[in-house]
Amino acid sequence: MRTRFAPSPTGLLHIGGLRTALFAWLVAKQSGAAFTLRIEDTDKTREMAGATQDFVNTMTWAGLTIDEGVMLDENGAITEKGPYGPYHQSARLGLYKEHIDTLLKSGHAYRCFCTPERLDSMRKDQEKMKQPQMYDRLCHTLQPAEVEKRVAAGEKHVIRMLVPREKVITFKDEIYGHITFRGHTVDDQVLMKSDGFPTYHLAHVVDDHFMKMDIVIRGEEWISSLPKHLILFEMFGWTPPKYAHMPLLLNKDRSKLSKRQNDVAASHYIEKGYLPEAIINFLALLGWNPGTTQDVFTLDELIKQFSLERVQKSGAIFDLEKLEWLQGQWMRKMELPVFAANVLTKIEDKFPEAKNDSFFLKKAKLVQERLAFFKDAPEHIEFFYKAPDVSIEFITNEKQKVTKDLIGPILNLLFVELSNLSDGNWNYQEIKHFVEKTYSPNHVYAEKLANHALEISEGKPSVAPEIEYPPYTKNQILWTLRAALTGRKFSPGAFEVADALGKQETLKRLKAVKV
RNA sequence: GGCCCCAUCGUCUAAUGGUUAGGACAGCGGGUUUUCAAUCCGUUAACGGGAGUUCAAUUCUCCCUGGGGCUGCCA
Repeated sequence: MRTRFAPSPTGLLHIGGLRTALFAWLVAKQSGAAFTLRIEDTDKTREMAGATQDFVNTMTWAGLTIDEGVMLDENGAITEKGPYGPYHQSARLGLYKEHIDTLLKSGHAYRCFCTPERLDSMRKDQEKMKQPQMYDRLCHTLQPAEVEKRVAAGEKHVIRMLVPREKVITFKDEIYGHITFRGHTVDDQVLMKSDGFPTYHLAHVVDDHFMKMDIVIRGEEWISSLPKHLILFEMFGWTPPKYAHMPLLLNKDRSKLSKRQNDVAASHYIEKGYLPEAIINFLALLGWNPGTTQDVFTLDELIKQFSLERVQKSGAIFDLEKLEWLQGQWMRKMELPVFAANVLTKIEDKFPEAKNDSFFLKKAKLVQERLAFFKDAPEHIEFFYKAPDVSIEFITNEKQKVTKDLIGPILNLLFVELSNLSDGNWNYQEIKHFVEKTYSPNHVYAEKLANHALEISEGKPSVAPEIEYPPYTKNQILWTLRAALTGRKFSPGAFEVADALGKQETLKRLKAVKV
């Protein structure tokens, strides 16, 4: 199914536009067809510089590869390629002119000289009289000779389509199903503006015909213009494509998603640090579901499972809560080396030593399950590279029952125990084992008991060990250790940190606490 | 005003002419745990209203209500 995404370069790529692009891209990829990007730059007054670049950049970021039309060249500059170009509508003016002439000749369109002022007052009158607001066809009554005269005189005018009023238009939308419109409720739409540019309606029909699109996927706001498009296809004698109108993305109050109430630029979310995987996953689930309980999807899985039949008819409120969760899922799903490389780019300026740190992967791993955005990496990683300034007040903790007077002795005890652990054995398990000796009555007692049992089995006379209770609890020891090593209220666990820090640095930090 | 569309937990949604109306996020409670996070378990919460069809309607039909889109020489 050949399809396309055809935004107008009037602003940054809208998040809803990205969703439409995603769904269209999925449909194209499912059938192995080319996905086209076409730029609808027919309104010169609203054009924004850089918009097209933003479209292409954002789609590339999201993984929506463009096969045809407007895309990036090897140097990252805008270019276009494909058999049905040009792909900027502003470069297709001749084609539109040619086809509007066809309609003029066949009587399916007529010139209209009405001024904006007249149209405005006409509409106001209609409103007052509670009439439908439609063009009254004043100019359709003009004699051919007069029309010719006024055109020859260079009088400004537009060209309107002559909608067959008696016609009943029924069509099947791929998402909404059958919809019927009556011709008399369809306005004589302007097809060609007085500046010689086509309106969306003409350009859409001509382009999607000549670009051989099998299906048009666009927002639901277009559904009421569809009769016009279908009539145009018929006037030209062309077979229309299939249509799939996407339910809208909504503000909290259920109105159409707007700038006023939300950040609608896709690039905003890129800047915030969302992963393309999370955004794609989130957008896919807004209006579509797989029919299973799966909720985390890669782009490849979406290609396999997506179908327009499972797209919702009602609009979906753009609520970021689930995006936050998906972001976390995708951050943690990332391969450790890839994750670490991303973290490194955020911290290498501040901590150049991280680049040559053989324990960097270990540190990154500790951060992975608690990092939501890479831009927050520095604060999560900082204490590894910058020895904290830890005071006794900081370590003191009521809940863990760590009182001021205990801290000095505990630190000394830890220092002594850990000093006994050799460099070669400095790893999580051994550290844990050594630290446990300082607080675990069970552990110490169990060892003695084992000894005792061994001696008995060997027939040696032996005295049963007495139960000993070390003076500190596990909480007191571990809180103190972790606080001393990190200088932070929250951090990865004490053993993990000691492991990632290495023996030398760990002992140094234990000594450095200002007791 | 006219035309068109839509309607299940707070949100995204599933399913069905007969179900304890399911899942996910959020919320709440708990487990795990040295803190935080992560994770696990449990739990609160929905068929907008009224007729009709039917033995039976959340499901089908109609009406109402509510919401939305369009109604530009914008797209």
